[in-house]
Amino acid sequence: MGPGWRDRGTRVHRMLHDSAGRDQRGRGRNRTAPALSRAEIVDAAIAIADAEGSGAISMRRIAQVLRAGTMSLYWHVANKEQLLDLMLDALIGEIEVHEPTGDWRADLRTQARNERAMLLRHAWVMDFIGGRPPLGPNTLLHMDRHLGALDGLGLDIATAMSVLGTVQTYVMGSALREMQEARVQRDEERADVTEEAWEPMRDAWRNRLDADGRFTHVVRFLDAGIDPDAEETRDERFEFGLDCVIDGIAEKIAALSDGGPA
Amino acid sequence: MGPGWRDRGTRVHRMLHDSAGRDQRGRGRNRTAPALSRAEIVDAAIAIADAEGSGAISMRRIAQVLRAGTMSLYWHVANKEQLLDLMLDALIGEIEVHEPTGDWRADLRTQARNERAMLLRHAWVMDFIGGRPPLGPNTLLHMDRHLGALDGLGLDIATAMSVLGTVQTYVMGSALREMQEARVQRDEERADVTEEAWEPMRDAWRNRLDADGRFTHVVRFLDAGIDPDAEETRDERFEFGLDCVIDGIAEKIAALSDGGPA
DNA sequence: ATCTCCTCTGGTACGGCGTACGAGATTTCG
DNA sequence: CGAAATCTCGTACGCCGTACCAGAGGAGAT
Repeated sequence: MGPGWRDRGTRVHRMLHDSAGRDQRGRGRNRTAPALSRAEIVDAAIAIADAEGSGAISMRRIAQVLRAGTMSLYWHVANKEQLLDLMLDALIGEIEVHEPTGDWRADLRTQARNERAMLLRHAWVMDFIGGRPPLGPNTLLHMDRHLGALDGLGLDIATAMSVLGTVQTYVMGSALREMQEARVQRDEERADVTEEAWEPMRDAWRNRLDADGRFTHVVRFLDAGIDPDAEETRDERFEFGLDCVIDGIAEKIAALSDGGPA
Repeated sequence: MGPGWRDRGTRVHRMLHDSAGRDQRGRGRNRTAPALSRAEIVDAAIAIADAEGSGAISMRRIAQVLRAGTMSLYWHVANKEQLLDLMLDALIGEIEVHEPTGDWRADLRTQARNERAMLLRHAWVMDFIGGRPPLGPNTLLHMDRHLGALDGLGLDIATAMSVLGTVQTYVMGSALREMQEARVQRDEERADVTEEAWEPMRDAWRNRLDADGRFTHVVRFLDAGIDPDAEETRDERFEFGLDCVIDGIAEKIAALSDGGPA
C-alpha cells in the first residue's frame, strides 16, 4: 500500500476527530487558509465513509467535518452523484501499481490482489460502484498501465481488453460476495448473539434444512464445518477463483496464438 | 424465462397502470378482498423497481400502488431493509433451473447465463445486492440444485462450493460491469447528445488522451472502433470471460483428480 | 348480548436527506 | 473607486423511513 494511501489515512483521522483540525473559516475567501477545495471535499467524504460506512455520506455531514456551510460544497461539486464519481476515481488512484515483471500471469495476479485490497479497505464502495461509470482519469490511467503489461503477448487490443476486463470482473464480483458475507456477520453481531447462544440456533437451522429434504447438499456443506468468517477462508476462496480465471485466460491465449486469429 | 416470470410481468403492468386494478380497500379486514399480504407487497415493489429503477422504491410509493396506507405495510414487513431482502430472494426464485444433463460444463454455462438473464431483467438489483446476504429460502434451494449438478465429479463438498461460488462471482461481477456501462449510455442519452453532435466530442476526447501520452493503449482501443453499446459486444464479452472461468475450473478439477487431495 | 382480545389499517409527526434559490462577503480587475 | 467575478452559506421545499398510537372489525368467552 503506497505512501499516498497512508497519508490519506492519517489525514482522515485528524479530520474526523480533531475538533480544531481546521482553521476557523472566515467569511469570504482567505488566501492563507485556502478555504474549500474539491480534493478536500472528496477526501473528507472518503474519510467519513471509511469510518462510518456509506450510509453516513451526506452533504451536511461532509460540510460539518470541514466546518463549512452545507451549500458551500455545491460551488465545488455539481451534486452528490458527481461527488461519488470523484470519490470512486480517487480510490482507483490509490491502487498500488507495480512495473510489469514480464511474467504476465504473476502481473495479473498481483493486480487482482491489489484491486481486491483496495476494495476491502473501502468496503463501502461496493454500495455505489454499480451505478458509477469507470471513466475517471485515474481509472483510465490504471487501465492503460495494465494493458501495457500485456503488450508482450501479441494480442490484439480488443482481446487484451477482454482479458483485463475478465480479471476485473472477477475481482469486483469477489468483493461483492465478501461484502454480502460480511453483512451476515455484522447482523449476527448486532443481535448480540454470543458464541454459546449461537451454536444451538445454528444446529436448529441445520436440522430444519435437513428435515426439509430439499437441502441435502447445503446441509452437507454446513457439516463440513468450514468457518466462513475466517480471513484465511476468504483469501483461499479468492485465490481459488483467481487461479481458475487466470488458468482459463492462459488457455484462451494459447488457443489464439496456436490457431491464430481468423 | 419461465412462465412465472411472464405472469409477474403482466401483473406488474396492471398494478402500475390500471387505476381500478384493485378493489377499494375498506376499513378493517374484508375477507373477500384479502387485504394486504407480504407477497403482494414484494411483487409491487419489484414491479415499481422494474418500471422506474431502484430509486423509485419507497414505502409511500408501494403503498400508493397497492391503494393502502403507507404504514400498513409495516404490519407485514419489518422495515425496508427486510423488504429488499425479500425482493432479492423472490428474484432468485425466478431464475430458471433445468435438470442436470450430465455435462457439468454445459450445466454451469447455462446456469451462469440464466443468472445473468435474471440480473439484466432486473438491473436495479445491482444497487442493493452488495448489502444483502444470500440466505433466503429460494437462494438456498437454488444453491442446492446446482451443487447437485456437480455430484458426479467426486469433488468434496467444499471444493464443489468453491466452484459454484467462482461462477456466481463472475456472473455478479459481469452484471455489475454491464450496469456501469449502461449508466454511461444513459447519461449520454439524458444529455440528449445526438449522434452527429457526439462524434466530434468523442474525437476531441480521444485526441486529448492521445496528446497526454499516458493513454496510448486506451487510445488504441478507442481506435479499434468497437461499439460498446451493442448487445452483441456485451454478450461476447460475457461469454469470453465465462469460457475462461469454466476452462480454469476444468483444469483445477483435472489437477485434483490426477494428483488427488492430500 | 356484551366484553375482551387479536389482527390489521393507516394518520400524524419527527428528524433526516438532496438541493434550488438567492443574498452577502471578499478579492480582482479596469 | 466601481464593477465583475468568486466563493460562502442560511432558508426553505419536498422527498424519505418509520415511531407512535388510535382505531376498525372479527372471534371467542362469558
